[in-house]
Amino acid sequence: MPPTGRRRSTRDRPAKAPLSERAVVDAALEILRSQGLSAVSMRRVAAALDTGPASLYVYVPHREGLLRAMQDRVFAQVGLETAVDAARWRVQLHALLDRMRDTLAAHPGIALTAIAEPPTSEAALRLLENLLGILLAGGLAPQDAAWAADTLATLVNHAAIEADARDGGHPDRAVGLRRHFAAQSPDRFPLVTAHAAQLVSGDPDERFHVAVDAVVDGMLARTARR
Amino acid sequence: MPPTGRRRSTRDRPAKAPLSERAVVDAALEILRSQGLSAVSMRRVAAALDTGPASLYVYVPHREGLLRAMQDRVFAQVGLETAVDAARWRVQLHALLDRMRDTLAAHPGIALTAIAEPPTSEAALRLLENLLGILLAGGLAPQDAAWAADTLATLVNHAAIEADARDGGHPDRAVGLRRHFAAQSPDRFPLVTAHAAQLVSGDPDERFHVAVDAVVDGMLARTARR
DNA sequence: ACCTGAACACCGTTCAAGT
DNA sequence: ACCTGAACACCGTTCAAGT
Repeated sequence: MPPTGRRRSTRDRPAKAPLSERAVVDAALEILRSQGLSAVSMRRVAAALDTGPASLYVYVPHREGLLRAMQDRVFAQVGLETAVDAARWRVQLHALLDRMRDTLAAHPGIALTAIAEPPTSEAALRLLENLLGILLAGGLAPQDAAWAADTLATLVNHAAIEADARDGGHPDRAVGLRRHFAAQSPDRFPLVTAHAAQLVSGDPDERFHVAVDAVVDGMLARTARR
Repeated sequence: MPPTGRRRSTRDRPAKAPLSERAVVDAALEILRSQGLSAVSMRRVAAALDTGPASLYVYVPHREGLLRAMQDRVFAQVGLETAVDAARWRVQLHALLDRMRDTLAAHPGIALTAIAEPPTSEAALRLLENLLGILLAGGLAPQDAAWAADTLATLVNHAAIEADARDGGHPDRAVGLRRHFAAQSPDRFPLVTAHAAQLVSGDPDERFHVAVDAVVDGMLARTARR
C-alpha cells in the first residue's frame, strides 16, 4: 500500500493502523502460527507491521517480553469449566487439561517458553483457579490439590511439546523410536529391547490421559492416608 | 603461547592440542558451566579453543549437534543403581531420579534441550534400562512401567529446570510467588488466594519427591486393577 | 587434503537525529 | 515529544582461497 498522496493531519485517518501492543502481539502470533517460534524475531515482526525493529520497543520491552505477552494471549484462549461439579470432576479435569494441551500445541514453541518461565498472568491464574476447584471437588486435600495442580501443569506442557514435534516433521516418530529401542543389543539393554513395544505404545492422547490419572490417583491415595 | 620458533613436521608435537569432538564438547561444557547456555555460541567455543568458528564444523555438524553431544555427555555422568533390589526399589528409584535431576541442574539449559528433543543416546538408554528395571522390580506391569518411566523423565527434566531458575537469580522465588497469589482479589480468585501458602509450600526436593511417589502410586494402582 | 579467513545473511537493542 | 534510521555488537553457516 503506497503512502496517501495528499498530506493530512496525523490524527486524521493514519495511512496504516497505528501500532499497539495488541497489534505487535497479533503480528507475532501470526508469524508463530505460519513459520514457527524461531521466525518470531523483532525484525520480522516489525517488517510484518511495515516498520523498523526499533519501533517495537515502544510497546514491548524486549523479545522475551513479547514472548511472554504471546504466552499470556494463548493461555487466555483456553476455555474454562464454568460449572465445577463434584459428580463429574474427573471428566471435567480431563476436558480442561486436554483443552490446555491442544491450545498450547496449536502454538508451537509457546509451551517451551511456559516451561522456562511459568506464566503468572491473569489468564494463568484463571486456569489455576479452575484447576484447583476441580481437584478440590474431587476430594483432594488442599495441599495435595496444590501440588497436583503443579504436576499436572508440567504434564500439559510436556504433552503439548510432544504434539508440536509430531506435527512438525516426524508424524511416525513412535515407529522410528521403537525400531531404535528394538535394535539395541539385548545383552546390554535387555529390558529396553524386551519392552520396546510398550515404551512407544499408545497414542499421545492415551499416554497423556494415563499420566494424568496416575498423578490424580496417587495424590488421592496420599490424601486418603491422612 | 606463541607458535614454535622452529618449523617441524605437523605430526610432531603440534603447538596446540589438536581439535576433536571431545575437546569441542569439553570447551562448550566449560562455557555452559561458567556462563550459561546462551553463552554457548559456535564463535565463543571456537575462541576458547583458539580458532575460528568454521573449524568447529569438522567435529560437529551444527550448533544443535553440539548441544546434543553436550547433553549426551551430561547424561553419561549420572551414576546408575547397579544392584536393583526389589526390597529397596523405591529408595533406589528416588536415588536415581535425584541424581538425574541434580546432574541436569548442574548444567543449566541442558534439561530444556532434553525436553525439546529427548535424547536417544547410549547414555540415555542406560538410564532408561536402569529406570525400567527398578519400576519392574517394584511390581509395575511392563506397560505401566514403560509409561511411568516416560512420565518420571518428564518430572526430572522439569525439576532440573526449576532448580536452574532457583540458582540463577531468584533464590526465594517461592516468597514472591506466594505474595503474588495472595495479593489477588479473593472475589475473583478465591481458591488461589485461600491456598496461596499451599501452592508454594515445600522445598523443591519435597515437591519432587511427592510428585514422583504420586506417579508411582497411581501407576501401581493401575497395575493392581488388572 | 585439510583447514580457515572472510563473507553472507541474519540477530536484539540502543540512541542520535530527525519530524 | 515521539518515532525510527542507522549503527553496534553480536549470531550460525558456507566456501573460496590458501597451506
